[in-house]
Amino acid sequence: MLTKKELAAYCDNARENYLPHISIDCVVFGFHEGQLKVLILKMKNEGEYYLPGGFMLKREPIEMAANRILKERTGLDEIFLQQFHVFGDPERSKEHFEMYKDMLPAEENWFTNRFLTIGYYALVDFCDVNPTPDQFSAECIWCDLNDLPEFKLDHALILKTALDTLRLQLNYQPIGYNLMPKEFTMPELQKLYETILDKKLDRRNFQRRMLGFGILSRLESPRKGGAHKAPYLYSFDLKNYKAALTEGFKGGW
Amino acid sequence: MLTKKELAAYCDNARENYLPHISIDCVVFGFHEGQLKVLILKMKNEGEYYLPGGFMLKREPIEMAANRILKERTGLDEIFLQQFHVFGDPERSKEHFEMYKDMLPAEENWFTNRFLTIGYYALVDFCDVNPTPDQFSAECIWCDLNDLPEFKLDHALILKTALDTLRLQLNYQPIGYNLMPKEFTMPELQKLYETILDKKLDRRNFQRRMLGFGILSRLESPRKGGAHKAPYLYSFDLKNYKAALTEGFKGGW
DNA sequence: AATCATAGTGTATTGTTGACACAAGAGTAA
DNA sequence: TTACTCTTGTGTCAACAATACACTATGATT
Repeated sequence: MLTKKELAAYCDNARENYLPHISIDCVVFGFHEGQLKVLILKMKNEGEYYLPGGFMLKREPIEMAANRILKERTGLDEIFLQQFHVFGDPERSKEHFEMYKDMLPAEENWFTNRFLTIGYYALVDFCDVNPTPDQFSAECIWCDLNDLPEFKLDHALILKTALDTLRLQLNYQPIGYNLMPKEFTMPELQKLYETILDKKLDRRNFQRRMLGFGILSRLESPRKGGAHKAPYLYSFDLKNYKAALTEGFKGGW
Repeated sequence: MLTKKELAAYCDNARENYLPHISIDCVVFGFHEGQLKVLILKMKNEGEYYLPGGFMLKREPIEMAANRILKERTGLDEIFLQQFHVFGDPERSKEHFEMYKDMLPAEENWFTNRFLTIGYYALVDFCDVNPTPDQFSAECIWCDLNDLPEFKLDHALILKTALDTLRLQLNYQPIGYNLMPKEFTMPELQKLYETILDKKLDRRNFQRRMLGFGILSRLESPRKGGAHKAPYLYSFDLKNYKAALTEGFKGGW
């Protein structure tokens, strides 16, 4: 929680630079050690958790704002970002309203305004991310999808909607380029799919189908040093991958 | 175009009642005589065309605002509505900015603000609609998708994005309940799909697949009076239809 | 050398999709 | 009445995709 003075300064700055009534919230997915992770912020106030988010500069394109916000939290540029929904329930920031309403008069109080928030989800390579808290938060951390805290505001809904969208997208678009390291094995990629879908898949059928999409290149040398048979390494064929992204996989009419 | 006085009155009212910087634009699809139609507004200014749209009351849920706007244009309540994208290019209302900037000083001038617009598409039964122009428009008319005028602002992009979304949706959701009359024949439904997809489909395969979804009920009596073999009538099985809406059709993992 | 865990590959079965042909009903014109 | 035409209803076959499942290969461990 900010002091009154800090709050006033923040609000002055916000009113000066940001579009009112509009915010952006981001669901950043990463994949590590066979687990799907989400980047979350733990506030300085004990036990308060949010998704990373922020506001849009007055003349800034939406996607650029989302990129800027994510760069601040992750250190990454050029993130795979997908707008997926606008959340605009008039009551969605009630908690903020209660929390901040006594600290500043309503006209000056940025946080007692109504906000529509534009939801983006991002897919990133876990290892590239350098989680960085913002001014309100004590920590920015990766959180396992199976071990989520209770979120403030409607951020649980935002996360769920993002995940649903991601799962749907899996059916007609390639995925993984942004979540896997450059080189990976087929079992690793399968694990990603299984994790997103929360469902076991058949090894052989997965491989056949995946290869059928024609977006993978098998590399020369298998991975060494493992305790078992050395698996082949693959990388995405970026040309075909991008084509599949825009054209989508089959399915349908 | 409004007079300066009318504009000032409109802006005063807008500032008083609406959330600034946010608008809603709607792509209303209807189906009539084998053609997919879109509801458009023809302005009083010669040759200016827009999609129906409006603003959001300060404490109004987004979807309610979209419903309200559409009720004013169509007379319909309880429309099938789907939010599909937010358009927020800072330059998107440049034309409005040019058009209105000399009429009122910027602080009072609602239309020279930047607006993000939330795109909704709607599917409606053509015959139920009573197209009604708004205060800025001379006519509200159904326009054939193959015969679209040049739109102002980014409304051509909004329409295209809506159509792309609709086509995508066709692959994993049922559609038609909101576009067809209560009772219809299989060839009529097929025509709807063909029109949306802009592609011929095989009669027999279409029927097999459609029935396979289990969302149709065949009615007792075939349609009479036609000049040929009387086709069966179908209606949607609303229970299964709704289930399919939320769960989606198969396809995928 | 035997064992274990994991990786690579093939095949038989079943289900789905796409292409296609013929029969049936209803009006029309000789 | 009959032949014709238009449209609808239905069935089948072949190609392809998805599923289930089993064996072989490799490298580390004992």
